[in-house]
Amino acid sequence: MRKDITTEQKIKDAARKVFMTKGFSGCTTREIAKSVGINVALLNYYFRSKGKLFELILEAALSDFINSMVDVFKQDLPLEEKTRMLIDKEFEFLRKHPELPLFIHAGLNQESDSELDQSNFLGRLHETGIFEECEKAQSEGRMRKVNMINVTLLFMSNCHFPIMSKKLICGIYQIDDNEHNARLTEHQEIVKEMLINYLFPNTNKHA
Amino acid sequence: MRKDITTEQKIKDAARKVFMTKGFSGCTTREIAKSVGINVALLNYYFRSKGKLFELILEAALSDFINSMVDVFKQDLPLEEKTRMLIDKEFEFLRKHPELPLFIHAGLNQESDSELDQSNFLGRLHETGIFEECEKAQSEGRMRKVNMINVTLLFMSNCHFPIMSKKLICGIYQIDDNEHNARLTEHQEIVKEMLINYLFPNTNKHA
DNA sequence: TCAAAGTTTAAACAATTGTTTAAAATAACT
DNA sequence: AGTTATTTTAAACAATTGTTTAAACTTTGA
Repeated sequence: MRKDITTEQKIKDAARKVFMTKGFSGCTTREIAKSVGINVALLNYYFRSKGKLFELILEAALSDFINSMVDVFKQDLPLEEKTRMLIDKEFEFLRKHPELPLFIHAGLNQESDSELDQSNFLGRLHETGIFEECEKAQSEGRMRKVNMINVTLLFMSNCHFPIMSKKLICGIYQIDDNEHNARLTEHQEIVKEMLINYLFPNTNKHA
Repeated sequence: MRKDITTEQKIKDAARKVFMTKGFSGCTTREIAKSVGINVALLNYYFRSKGKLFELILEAALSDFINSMVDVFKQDLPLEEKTRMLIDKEFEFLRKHPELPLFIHAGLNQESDSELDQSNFLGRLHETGIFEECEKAQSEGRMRKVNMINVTLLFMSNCHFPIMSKKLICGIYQIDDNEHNARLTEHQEIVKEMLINYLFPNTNKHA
């Protein structure tokens, strides 16, 4: 092992970066190869095709996605604290990888058959016990009785959309990166308060 | 005028449909031409290039987007009623055109220079007087003091994301279209109550 | 050291891409 | 009518696409 980073991994890294910013059909295999500094044929040597490579990257992105959620759910904290932490972690994670949400949604639409269940995301979420925890809180009246899918939608909507809508928001309101960052920082607190207030209405008197 | 629908319009319609589902680089000019039933060259005869045609479609999509908001803002109703109506109209509109949000965000990322200000969306929003209306409500304590960009983010996040995340949600939770539709219908009410409660905390005692 | 296996390359492949050209078909006008 | 302008087409253009082939280079192991 002369090199610490194998060629296969270097290709993956480059492919991830290129696919993220340009999408599957928005880039070429030669573009990826060039950014690694290798021949195009090596791409098909390690991964069978452009499509296979893309699927790999997409799956990894989805995994990163769920991992950051699972990590929080496993924490030994009261449900409301988990909620706060989930939002904080999500904003922190997404501000580091702002292309991720749009890439995933666009990528899922590109694939004809969404083989999303293979990664067993539902199973990994279940393992954390978060669903039972919410169910208990709901039956005890501590948490508002809302379907878990809708809860998921509330979280994702308010964490992911602000990140992925950067170009639209900056375009409409004619603001630059600095102002947008300031809005995001403020939004993180807004979302936390709003969601906590909505999901746990009794325990919380608008801080 | 023999034909009620001109060729130019037929191309636009077809291009819109194809671009929406497959994106700019995900489709070919021949694909668009074929779906209209015309020669490829006609595409460049009416519109100068694939890129120009795409820009046209994207701009129109953005316009539709803002229009549905502007319509509501112009209504002569109390602010909270406008809020409710905005959410209802937005859900209604987006469920009819579910590909729109993802298309816009992906499209804006594709274009190097986002010439979004040319359509003067900010100006059209200002003309409705909604900003002054909010400002007044905020100074009178009827509305929570939140930057208008953050208010916009709250609305868009909770209306657009649930629509555009269909594949992801259905994939994770292993639900079909029927169940997803049921979740959306419920979500519309959730979002309405949550946003109203958050933005107008005093006047509203969780319905 | 030498041959086998693994890695990388240059070159070629057939197919497809967006666009253009020049001719044909249709419409409009006088 | 006939002439001009507009609309539409078939064909070709050069460039680029993902992928493959066969040869070169490198590593490995005995």
